[in-house]
Amino acid sequence: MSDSSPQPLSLHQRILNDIQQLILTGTWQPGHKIPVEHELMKQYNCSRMTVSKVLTQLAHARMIERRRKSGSFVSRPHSQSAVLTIPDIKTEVAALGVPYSFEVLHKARRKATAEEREMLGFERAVPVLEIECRHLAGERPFCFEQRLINLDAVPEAAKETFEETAPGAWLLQRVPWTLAEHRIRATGAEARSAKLLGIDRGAAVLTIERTTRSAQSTAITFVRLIYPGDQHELVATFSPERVGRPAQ
Amino acid sequence: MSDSSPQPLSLHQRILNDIQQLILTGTWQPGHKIPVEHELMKQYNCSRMTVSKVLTQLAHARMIERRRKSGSFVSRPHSQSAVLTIPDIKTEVAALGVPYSFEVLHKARRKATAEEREMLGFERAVPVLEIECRHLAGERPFCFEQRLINLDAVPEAAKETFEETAPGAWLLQRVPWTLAEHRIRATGAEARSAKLLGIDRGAAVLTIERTTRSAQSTAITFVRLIYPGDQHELVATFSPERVGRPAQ
DNA sequence: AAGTGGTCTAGACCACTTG
DNA sequence: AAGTGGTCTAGACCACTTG
Repeated sequence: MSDSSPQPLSLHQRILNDIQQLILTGTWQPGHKIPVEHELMKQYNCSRMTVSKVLTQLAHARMIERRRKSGSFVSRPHSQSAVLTIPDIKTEVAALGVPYSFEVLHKARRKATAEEREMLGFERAVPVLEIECRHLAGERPFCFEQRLINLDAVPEAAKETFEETAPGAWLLQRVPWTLAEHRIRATGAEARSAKLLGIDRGAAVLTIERTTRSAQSTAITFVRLIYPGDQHELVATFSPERVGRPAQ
Repeated sequence: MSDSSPQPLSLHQRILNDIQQLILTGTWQPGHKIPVEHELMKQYNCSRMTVSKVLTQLAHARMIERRRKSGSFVSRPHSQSAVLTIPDIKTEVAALGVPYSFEVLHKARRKATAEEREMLGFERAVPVLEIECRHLAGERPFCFEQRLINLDAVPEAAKETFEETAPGAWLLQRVPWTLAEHRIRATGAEARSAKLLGIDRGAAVLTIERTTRSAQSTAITFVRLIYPGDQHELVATFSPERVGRPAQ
């Protein structure tokens, strides 16, 4: 529970910590009425803005529910949810303490198929760049990447060799601040994936598919990342304690 | 981009939306200097508290970085990350529009093994309740659940039959506000899972393991959820647009 | 009618950091 | 020394909701 940072906590941080502690330890059960703002003002000898800031943050984090005229109440915890961060591949490999490398296996320019048009929401058969890559952790195949890039959205990609920078990282530099939808599932490796990952055909692989869109909701890229199932693990931590902590 | 809610946006919401829009569309690229607070005050004819609130929120969401004396700047986007919500099983099945049911296959009280003690951080061989359940979507096996409950932390579990409520939901009612760590991977189904899920041995299954701890960091429960790989999909959306929206 | 939260103002003092 | 952000105050007006 102690904080390694030397600086004293601000007043609203202290109030936030106090209330969170009471909720997380179960001292204040779901449904418990939080003292009204005026009581908290007296208790902490502070202004209303300060307690309001705290309660607003807790409400955003869904730990409390606020109702006019009635007051604020500890929420019923929403079901077992997780906040999962999927890091980029280079970061994942680096975390293993193994040298990272990648190779481009295939690169071709073509028109989007009908299926792709539907999946990515293209109005017409836009030109796309199809790329296949293999990412390696040391000598070992780490991930097989199949990617489609919308060349209408990112025409520079057509001339890029992707020798220096893998397509994912390259795109992130050029088209920042996209929205993404992920789909994660387990499948049996088909022939090509199995061969490239050095595993048996039909062996379990973890498949992550991501469609990335710009703020205007144009599909920028679709990528399928295929990981050998027994070597890869997504880890997610759900901790309500993070609420309102400054992002660093 | 339009909002279906009829009420007009508050001033700070409008400012937040404006700045986010500029960042998400790439009009303000990473590194771009945000107008200083006094400029924004003039621009929106508002007080410093109001603009400060907006910039603080954006900084918490890591869309901007604030530096004293220098100003605030659009962040370099962090790598392709996702916010993933894993719903509870009943909710998942309900979303399919199929009747949900579950059955308890096995229930036994015993002492934690050395391996379990290490995994869950028990100091000694605490008494645990071992439970196996099968969750069904209609007639079809949906998920096989293997669970361990720490009876030192939740002694009432020993007497519970889990006929009405599945163990996960039952625990959530009794021990709210836990912290959880998830591990997600693809594996080949071993004999028992395969049989219970009605799939071939070795077929790909999606395995989610979760260790749940109380605020005092005592392990409450460990659960392994095994889903037929081809029938289950985790979906995660990462959208910076959600920043600061009231939680509803 | 009254309690409670939602939002905003105008100002203050300070800390940090660059030059 | 000066610019910028970090935090806080005291007060205001209003909206919503319960009784």
